[in-house]
Amino acid sequence: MTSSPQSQTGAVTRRILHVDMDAFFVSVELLDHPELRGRPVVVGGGGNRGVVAAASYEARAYGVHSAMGSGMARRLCPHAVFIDGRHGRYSEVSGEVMAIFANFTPHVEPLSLDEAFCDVTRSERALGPAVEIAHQIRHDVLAGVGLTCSVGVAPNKFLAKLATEQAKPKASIDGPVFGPGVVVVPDGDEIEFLWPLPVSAVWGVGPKTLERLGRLGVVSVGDLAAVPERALIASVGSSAGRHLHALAWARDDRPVVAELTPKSISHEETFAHDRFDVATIGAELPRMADAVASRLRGGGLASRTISVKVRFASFATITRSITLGAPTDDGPELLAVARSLLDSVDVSPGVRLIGLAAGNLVDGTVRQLRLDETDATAPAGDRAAVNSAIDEIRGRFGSGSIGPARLVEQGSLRRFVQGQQQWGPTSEATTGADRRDDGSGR
DNA sequence: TCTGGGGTCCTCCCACAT
DNA sequence: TCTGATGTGGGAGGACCC
Repeated sequence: MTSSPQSQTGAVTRRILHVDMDAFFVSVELLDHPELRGRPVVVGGGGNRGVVAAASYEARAYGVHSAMGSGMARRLCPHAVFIDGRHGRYSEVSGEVMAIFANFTPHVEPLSLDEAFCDVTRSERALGPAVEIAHQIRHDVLAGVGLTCSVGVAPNKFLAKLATEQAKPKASIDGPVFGPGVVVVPDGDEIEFLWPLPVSAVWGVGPKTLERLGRLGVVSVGDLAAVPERALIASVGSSAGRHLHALAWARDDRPVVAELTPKSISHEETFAHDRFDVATIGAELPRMADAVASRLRGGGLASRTISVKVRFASFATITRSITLGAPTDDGPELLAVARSLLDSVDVSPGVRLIGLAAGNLVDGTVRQLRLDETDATAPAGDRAAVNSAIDEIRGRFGSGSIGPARLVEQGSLRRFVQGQQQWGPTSEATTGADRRDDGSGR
């Protein structure tokens, strides 16, 4: 029998829960539209270039899955109900769910809106074994929010996440087949649990890595464990090689970190139709710069490195970035930098996506004065005051209540409104050259 | 199939300073 | 003064995740 990797080290065996909401976006929609229960429902997939954000188990039975192109999804399941995503609503429900997790442990690390790791190692004494905590979390989420979730319980994050996969419902043509809801990887059984799984189940193994590992004859996690670490490093690089080797032996000592500060903030959009000149492509930048700047200030952050991303019609993608002397959280400054970066790109082949990212983030509440503003008694700049006023107005009246004048002229200001987040392009209607209805022409 | 949006992390290359 | 080794930061792209 294989002994627990943790027990081998003599360290306290951790109890990590991975909680994943079942078909979260769709479940929230069904919560608000119970008349759709039992029908194939797809969130996202609107517009001619959209993709599916989530599919109900009834839709999944037809082969529809997240990240699938909208055209394909409609062909596979033409009678499905397609719903535009409401990011604001999902965030709201996510907050309620995370608050429930926090009743069981302060160590909650959200991975996304619909899943989180919870370290309950120190909660067991007061609340009982981890498996009981897992069942109680499922009960409380259902009772409090009306949604179901699945939970994996294991000594580390990696195994807990894999366990959750086995706990989840599966799709069938007759509707969802409910899983066990909670799956535990018992202490000492990690290897038996892990090695039969396909190597694609390992975190960090995507299509490219899978292909490389395939050349080494690796099919299962057990095969991966049998490959010497040096050979893995030669195949996939030093960091990934070491990482994969450790995971294959069920070793994962990454802690559950409750407070994660963002490393970058970005905004990108795909055009409904390719654009061929800098003017029409750059027309989106004021709105994007304002959105990114607003989020920076909302998080008390400022950025030193500004990047523009351009995806061409061929799907080839380039980025152009520049690191500033002083960090900024100012929309007009972001815009000016983004414009100059975009100007350096030949867009004549046709552009389908434009993105703006702010990286190299620092504390935005402490501002480094520039040499041209050394009067310490003066206000910290007119623009800072304007930004502060903008943020205050948005806080009181909503994110669509104020914005650059040119966006009002374009009619695109309303896209700031929370809850209007789309997956993929809505339509050309969303910009100056576009249609001006609400995009709900379903 | 015709491929979103928002992220993180890694690798490679290059320029520059020591 | 020149050259090579080394470290570091920036820029770009790739892979992956949800």
